[in-house]
Amino acid sequence: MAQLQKSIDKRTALLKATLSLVNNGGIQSASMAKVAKIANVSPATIYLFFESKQDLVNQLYLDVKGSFAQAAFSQYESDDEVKKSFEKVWIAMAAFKLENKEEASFLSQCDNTPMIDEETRQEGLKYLTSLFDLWSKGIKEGIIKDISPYLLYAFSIYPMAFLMNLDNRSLCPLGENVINEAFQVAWDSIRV
Amino acid sequence: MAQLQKSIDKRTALLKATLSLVNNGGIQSASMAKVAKIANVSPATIYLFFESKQDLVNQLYLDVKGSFAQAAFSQYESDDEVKKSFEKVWIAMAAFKLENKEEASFLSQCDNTPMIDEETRQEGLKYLTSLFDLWSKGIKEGIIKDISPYLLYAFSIYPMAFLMNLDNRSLCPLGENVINEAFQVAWDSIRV
Amino acid sequence: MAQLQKSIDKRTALLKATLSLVNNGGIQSASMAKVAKIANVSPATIYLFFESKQDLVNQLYLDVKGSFAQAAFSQYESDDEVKKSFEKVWIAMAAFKLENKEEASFLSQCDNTPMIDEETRQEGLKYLTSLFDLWSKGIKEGIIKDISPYLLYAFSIYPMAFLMNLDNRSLCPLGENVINEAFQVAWDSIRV
Amino acid sequence: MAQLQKSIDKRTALLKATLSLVNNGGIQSASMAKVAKIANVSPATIYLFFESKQDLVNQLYLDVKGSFAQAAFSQYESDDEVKKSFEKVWIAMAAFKLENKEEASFLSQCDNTPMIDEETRQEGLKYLTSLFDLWSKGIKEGIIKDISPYLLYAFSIYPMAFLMNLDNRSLCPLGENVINEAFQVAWDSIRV
DNA sequence: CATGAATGAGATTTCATTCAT
DNA sequence: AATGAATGAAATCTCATTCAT
Repeated sequence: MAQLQKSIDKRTALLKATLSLVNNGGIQSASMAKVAKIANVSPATIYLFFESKQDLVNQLYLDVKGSFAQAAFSQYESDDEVKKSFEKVWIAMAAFKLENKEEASFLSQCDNTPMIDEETRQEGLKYLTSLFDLWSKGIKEGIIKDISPYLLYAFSIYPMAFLMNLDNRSLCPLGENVINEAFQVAWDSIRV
Repeated sequence: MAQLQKSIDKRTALLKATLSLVNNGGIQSASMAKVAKIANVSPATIYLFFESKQDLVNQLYLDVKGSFAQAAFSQYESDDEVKKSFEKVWIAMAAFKLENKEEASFLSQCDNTPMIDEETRQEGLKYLTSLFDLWSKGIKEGIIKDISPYLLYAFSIYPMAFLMNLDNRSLCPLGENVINEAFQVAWDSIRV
Repeated sequence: MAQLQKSIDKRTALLKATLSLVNNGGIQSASMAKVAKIANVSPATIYLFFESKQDLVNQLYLDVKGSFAQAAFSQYESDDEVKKSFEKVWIAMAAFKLENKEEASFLSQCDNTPMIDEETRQEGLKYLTSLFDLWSKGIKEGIIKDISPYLLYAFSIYPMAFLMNLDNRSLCPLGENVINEAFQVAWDSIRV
Repeated sequence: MAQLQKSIDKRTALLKATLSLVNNGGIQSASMAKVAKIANVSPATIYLFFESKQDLVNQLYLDVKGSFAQAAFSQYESDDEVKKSFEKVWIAMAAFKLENKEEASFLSQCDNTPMIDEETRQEGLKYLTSLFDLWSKGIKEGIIKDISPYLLYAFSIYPMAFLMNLDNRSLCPLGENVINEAFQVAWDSIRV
């Protein structure tokens, strides 16, 4: 048990170290040696948990995407009406991103990079099933535009990455009011 | 004269080689040796045109961003009404991205990566001045939401990167009708 | 334990390889690749022991200077009278240089080159403290000229480098009698 | 004529550029490109005057050594008595080194380096013929120790390099009194 | 005579990964 | 299970030299 816990801790430390390094200088600056040093293990130890650097990054992606999804849908109740549900999810996503800037920044960086395997990326998409279902329902009810969910995603969710980026670069700090404005824009874009 | 042309050609070939390599495997896989080989020059020759790898990538970014901006605003006429103008620009941007997939994909990849110098990134922003002016005008006329231009950008322009990505991965091919739908969504998001 | 010994052996082999290469063609001809090959390790292995080529050369300098100093002062006894002491040290120095030609030649080469960090050079000077003390004593006793120790060094010790050089180039082989003559000259230069 | 002069000027500029670069960072930092830039010519032009980098350095050595010798013996009159002559030469040498620090420093650096061809080094020795003759005469007169001129050189002339070095590194600034002290030491070392 | 452009070879250094212990 | 040592391969960049003009 204690042994298992130590193992988990090490894995976590390695993921965390990778996250921080990738955020600060891109994947190229996250060398296995640096990751190992920050996580306080030997480079060789990494390979007990991950098959390769690619695997390490992939697993990190899934890990972070999982946390993100969990946060996003934690308040979600299927009884709520569509707009309310969407708002809950959207706001929860924004909150997660503001509270976990490293994770958020990492996910943004993954979006358009060959950093992550296509396969793993697909895997990550599954976390959004609930959202897609919600949109389906909204479309049936005539509340949401009857267009590809990818479009809905592109215009209502994806922009958050850009906002986070601005916030990080201090170009447009995200206070509560900006968040609310942004939600309004998101909703206007997809509602009928 | 012929000499100058040869120089320009070589520079262009180098930029093109870099573009293609970065697109296919990220900045890390675009080694100077590979770039040189594809451009049919010696590695040393690269340094006649670019100070360093970082400089090469920065210049490529500005180059591509410049082409993009030029295409975006080529039809732009300040006499048009705001919505018409915005539509022209938006459609021109989409067209550019569809016709120059490599360039588009590269710009997306640059968005959230430490690949590009902050300074160079700022430089790249200048190309969008006209768009920001247009929004200003729209806000004054009460046609466009009175919010930060960054938000307007995030929800009406930035999503294109995601769409391009989908198209590239064959997840949502962009035909004319999808483009039109997407424009409608973009406009709904920022209009009052 | 065996591991530690192997480490030490490798470091030594690297230093030795560097010594030999620098002697034969100057610092520029002692490439890391050549050093590695001669020491029978991979180039990457060098960096387990030395931070950089500069560090490698600096450490070699200190190493050799240390050996030299140890040899020089091994017979030194503070009870001896000044001239006797000086003679012991001088002769020991000459003997070291004759028995360790590579080391001697390397030290000469370091003398007036930007090869070695100023800081490291200062560090190397410390090895001569005993000699400076001896001169101090001699000056107080009125036996040695009351001038800067740097001058004393320049005229009584530094010339050995030139002699070594001659010997190496077979221009003036150093037999015992020449050594004795030379010592006489050295002593005449600094004695009152 | 004007053409010839321009040629000579270029050669001089190249030598000067090399001198300065070698002094500041050793031979390795004097790249042909840098030399060319400082001398305001194209890299290719260097090869109109010098066969190779080695040749450039060799010629510089002979050039500087020549200037040094000329200065050293400019006051020399064969009628003077030996000590007077030696003093004149020694002081003239010191003066040259103080007034032409770059040249002096360069010569020091050449002393124990494989920087200069053995052949060229031999060539440089010829400049000292007069001095060797003077010593011959002194030995015959019983004024100077009857030992190899190499030894005489090592202890009375060679130390100047060390002094210059100290001066450059501000460890022992050479004023007139230090120079006079030093001459006394030099003379004591070789006189009977 | 003079050059700017071009380069192959090679410099230093880093990296992902392995393996004996 | 865990590691520190070791490395081959490759990365970025520099250099002495050449050659068409």
